[in-house]
Amino acid sequence: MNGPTATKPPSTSVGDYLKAIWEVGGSGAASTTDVADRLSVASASVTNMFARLQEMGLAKYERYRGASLTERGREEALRLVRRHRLLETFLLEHLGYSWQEVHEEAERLEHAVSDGFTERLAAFLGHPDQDPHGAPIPAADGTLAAEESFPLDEVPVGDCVRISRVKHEDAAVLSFLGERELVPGRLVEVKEVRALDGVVTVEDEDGVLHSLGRPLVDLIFVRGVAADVN
Amino acid sequence: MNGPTATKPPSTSVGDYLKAIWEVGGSGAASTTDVADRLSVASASVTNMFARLQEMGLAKYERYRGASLTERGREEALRLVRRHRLLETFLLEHLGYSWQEVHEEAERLEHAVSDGFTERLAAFLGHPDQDPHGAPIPAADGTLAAEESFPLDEVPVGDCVRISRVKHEDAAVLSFLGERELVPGRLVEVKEVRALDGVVTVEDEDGVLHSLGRPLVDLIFVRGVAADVN
DNA sequence: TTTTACTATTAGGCATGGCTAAGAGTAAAT
DNA sequence: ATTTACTCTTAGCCATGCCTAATAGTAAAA
Ligand SMILES: [Mn+2]
Ligand SMILES: [Mn+2]
Ligand SMILES: [Mn+2]
Ligand SMILES: [Mn+2]
Repeated sequence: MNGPTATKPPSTSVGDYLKAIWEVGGSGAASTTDVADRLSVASASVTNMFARLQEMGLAKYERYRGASLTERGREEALRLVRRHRLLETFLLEHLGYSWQEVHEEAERLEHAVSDGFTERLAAFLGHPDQDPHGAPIPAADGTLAAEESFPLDEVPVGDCVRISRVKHEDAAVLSFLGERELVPGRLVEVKEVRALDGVVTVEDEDGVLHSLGRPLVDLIFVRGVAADVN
Repeated sequence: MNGPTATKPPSTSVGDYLKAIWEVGGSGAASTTDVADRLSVASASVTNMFARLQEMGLAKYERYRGASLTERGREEALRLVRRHRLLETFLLEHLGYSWQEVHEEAERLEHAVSDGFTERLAAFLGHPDQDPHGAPIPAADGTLAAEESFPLDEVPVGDCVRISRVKHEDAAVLSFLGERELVPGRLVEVKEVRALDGVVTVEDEDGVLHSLGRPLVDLIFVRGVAADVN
């Protein structure tokens, strides 16, 4: 089945660097410092890995300019992201994990499961297209649905929106939002966006008001809804 | 929760060596060569690891005499065996893996799952005490039920026995036995045990005869049953 | 244009876990 | 008691990834 280009899966480290470059770099290049911060490693380690990824054909690296993924690098990154998000879905929906516990476990398991496992798990889950945080799950062929959500602080006051995604990974943040049911799928009406300190106040479906500081607001993404639901 | 003796989980390599010593050594010591063969590594690598396991307090090692597990080493080994067997059960019963595919996947996953995952999976599976090959699953507290099965070739001719375990890991062997339904739980009557070449002939529940050469016979373990069922 | 403040790279180490080749130990056969 | 056939260890090497400390590059401010 594998021709002369038989490709062994990247190591845990290499995989996590690819994901970090993908997450941090957006369309352009990822800087040494940003990747170092995200992975909690020394920046010298990142410089070293950037050079190695270049040699492996997974990234393009220019000294002092950062690294960006090649097509192969992007494919590997998305394969891991697919696994990660499917695993989080499984842990939450079938093993009774809480919203804030799933990430750490998925971060390790994503490197240990095979393609076969991944696709059987996807079937077991009914081929979901979103994970528990509202993040889109890349398809098996590497396609990633474009996101049409936008940041909560860009919503005009008075508009009613549906929370579509909460950028996660911090357990304390997830606990806080989870307890208040500010989770994907929830409808909220934006009552105030205060320019001064960035605090956004929303009213949820039960009429409860929530005032959220900038660090929280930045994690919440929403989609417009046709009509006001309150 | 973790006192001053906070113990980090063993690496994949260390864990696999501990399992190998446990499997190969029985009650006594495991030899360099036996472990090397089982793990497909050079014997020099094993000598090196034996010394490291000794330093880590996981094994007792005497040069030229082999290694045996300490209490802590045995605990780590059994923790991995528990995970391995629970994972195989999950893969087979819920993800549609075949009998011969589960081992390889479990061999990797056993090192990536947490204790929390393991216990939630056990609950999800209904706390099974056997894996798909009939091997006993160690309890969460490290207890391992004594096996009361014995080798197929020790059965007196004419006796009816239940297959209780098939020592696995070779996909071709498992395919062969799986196709003939010579799997744990199956009843067979021993029709002939030929001393000359070790071939054993059994009749299964459907009256079909199977003649098995020594390499296969050695993998099959059975338990007595009260009465003849044919 | 020169400082200055970051940011990034280089240099040198360390731990883990593999390998091969060479030599030493063990134990059975002679 | 030797020889012989293995088995096991030692020595030396390599790749992967991480670290710190020192140095160099970049770009904004002065
Ligand atoms: Mn996550
Ligand atoms: Mn990861
Ligand atoms: Mn197995
Ligand atoms: Mn393993």
